[in-house]
Amino acid sequence: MVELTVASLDSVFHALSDATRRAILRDVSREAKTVGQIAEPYNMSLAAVSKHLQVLERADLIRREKKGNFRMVQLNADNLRAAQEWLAYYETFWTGQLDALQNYLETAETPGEDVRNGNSGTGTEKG
Amino acid sequence: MVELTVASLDSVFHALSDATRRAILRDVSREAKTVGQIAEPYNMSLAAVSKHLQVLERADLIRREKKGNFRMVQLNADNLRAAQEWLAYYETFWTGQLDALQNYLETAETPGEDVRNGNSGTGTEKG
DNA sequence: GTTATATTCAACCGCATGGTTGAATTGACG
DNA sequence: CGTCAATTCAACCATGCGGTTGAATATAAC
Repeated sequence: MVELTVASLDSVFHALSDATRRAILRDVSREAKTVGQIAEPYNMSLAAVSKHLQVLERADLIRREKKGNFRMVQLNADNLRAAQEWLAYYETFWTGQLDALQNYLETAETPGEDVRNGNSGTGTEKG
Repeated sequence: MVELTVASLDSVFHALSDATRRAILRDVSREAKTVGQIAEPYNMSLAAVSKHLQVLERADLIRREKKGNFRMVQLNADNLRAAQEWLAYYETFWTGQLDALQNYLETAETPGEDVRNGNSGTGTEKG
């Protein structure tokens, strides 16, 4: 278990909600790259790409390491794992198509976040 | 393979980026519910919950069915599956921690979207 | 037919997003 | 040191988000 807080799941899924950022993740998963190398395929400003990287970094999906004049960007897949684990709960619904209530009873131990009654958004952010 | 377009992956991940919406998905996965039943645990207006449902519906993660005076909301997990498949690509990076380049060579057949050079956002939306 | 209930619509608000451009920072190098 | 290159910062803009409230719609119930 990766133990991701509500707020960081927010940031991870938000980071993934943009096609450019998903493509960047694919990119840096193949090999670590500089910001310039990452930006090259897209026709947007370097500053825009830099902002995308900030979003990815906020979600802790990439790490940036200063390497001389460059910044090497590399993937950090741990939070992706957390996202996938969140999604894994729903596997039963697309595989077996079991009755939802019965399925609930079977998997009732699944932790699952609780954001009811105003707890939303103010969850303790991961350190 | 679920064959989700770039734009709909956007909408799916966006829908998941809010804790309230994730909780709603969990909720309706256990059993189909009315909008009122869904809204009850949260201290926000019914209209706000209705908007959340619209976001989920835009991502095709729920289906709404008129049932008399109510609308029954039920889960549609197919697009969640697509999201999970997108994430599955990264499993190798959190399990083996292989060298990224080597991993790339091994998995080079993975389709992967391409949003470079202005193709972003204008992808053919799923019908 | 009128009224009550469930849900959505419309307008609005404050704030975040994704993009731009131009200036600032930081480090390599002649 | 001066300059160039890589990257970020700051200000700005248009748009979208998540929430509100109040009106509108649709169906049920009396």
